Amino acid sequence: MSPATSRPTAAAALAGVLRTQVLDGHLAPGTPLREEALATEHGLSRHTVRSALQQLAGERLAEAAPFRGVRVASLDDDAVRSLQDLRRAVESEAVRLLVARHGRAWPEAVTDVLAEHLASLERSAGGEGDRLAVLSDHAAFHHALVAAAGSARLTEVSAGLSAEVRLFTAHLRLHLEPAGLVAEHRAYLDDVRLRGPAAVHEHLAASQEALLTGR
Amino acid sequence: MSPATSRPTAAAALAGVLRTQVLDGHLAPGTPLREEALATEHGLSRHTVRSALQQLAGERLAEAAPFRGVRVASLDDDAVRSLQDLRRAVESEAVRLLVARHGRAWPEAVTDVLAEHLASLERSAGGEGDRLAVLSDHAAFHHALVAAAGSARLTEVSAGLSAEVRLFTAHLRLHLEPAGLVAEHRAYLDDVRLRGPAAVHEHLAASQEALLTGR
DNA sequence: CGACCCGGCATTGTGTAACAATCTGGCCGT
DNA sequence: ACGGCCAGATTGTTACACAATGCCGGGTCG
Repeated sequence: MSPATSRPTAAAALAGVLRTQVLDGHLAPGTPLREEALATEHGLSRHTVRSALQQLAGERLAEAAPFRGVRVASLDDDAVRSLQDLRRAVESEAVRLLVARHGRAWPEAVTDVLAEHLASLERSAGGEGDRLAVLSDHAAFHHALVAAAGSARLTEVSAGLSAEVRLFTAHLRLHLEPAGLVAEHRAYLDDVRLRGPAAVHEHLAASQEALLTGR
Repeated sequence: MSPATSRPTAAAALAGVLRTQVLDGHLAPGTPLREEALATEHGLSRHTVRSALQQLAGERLAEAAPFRGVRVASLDDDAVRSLQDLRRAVESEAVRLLVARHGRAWPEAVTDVLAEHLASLERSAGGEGDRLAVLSDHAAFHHALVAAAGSARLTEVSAGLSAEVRLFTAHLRLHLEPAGLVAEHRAYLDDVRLRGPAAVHEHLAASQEALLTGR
């Protein structure tokens, strides 16, 4: 999903740039995405803009209401809890599959990718305060963990959930502490291999606490 | 989602009728949904038809490929396995929540709805061979089980999954035995209260077997 | 003073017509 | 038989127009 532009169709390309804008926190939750404005701004017709917005809404990065337009998605407390329910379902099932398949000794191919994600997260956390990179790496780590289970549908849902988390965390009032985040996830990766789904439950419970209090 | 028509917008209404057509098996998987044809058939413009098709594709009841149009969704063996992974994730987490909250004695409000779904399933199975009603009731039962957990996102994903299962089962070569289906799900409801997620695993494993061999 | 109604403006939903971009299937020559 | 190529079919996109709905403010009435 990296190249936000240069997609086969103009609508998909626009969806790409809007997606990165949203995920980078350049648009606050609740911000209306006006068709006319986007059309003139990007030199497209309203129809293509509408198509792109419908895509975004489908990914839950925006909310569409009939005759009231599309806005950047925003989550209230209940939505966050419910989101965490789904994250728990997906991630714990992925981990369960991994443990069922490999026991505690996961293949190097798997642990290497995950370790690389952690390293990248640590670099971002260590560098000058690039909060966005930290959040992106954090989301990518969780997504990679699920992807390691090798189930296309689990992976796809996880991609969407990671994006939602990234969007939400980008607008937290109390920012997550990068150093703490790195430490937690290093421990998490070890823990999850040893204890499986139970570790997922604990991690996401702590995560939920942080998300709800820091908003 | 019952009233397929009479939605605020024409696009949503068309999406509704297409959805019921697809779910009732009136359109074989792989069938192309041509914009022009649908436009003239329903007296709409191509734009609104496109919007409706994009909705359907978002629900995974259809597949869209750039410049190649939208077709009724079809699942190969890998897609079925992957779909079952996700069903397992969602349904077992829902059951885990239910058991964590209520133990083995679920509230009457919950057991009543589920029992009513089973009763409806049994009626459909007992009646003259209305295969579609059986499949619809079957999907509705699983959806209701997840919905009982009270998590909006789990419920929503489950709705989509149930629809996909309904679509897939509608086109099975070897049809599911209605009587067996009823018995299995009666036992399942009891089992899931006693043993929780483990019962979900077993049920969906058996289900997967049936789906893969019966296609 | 507040609640309500009403009207105008902004915005979205839909239609028509046309053209460009891409895919598809069949014909052709080698 | 094989690949290339052309013509038709289909989708992607645009421009313009109008209808339908939501939003916001002023005015009126209690």
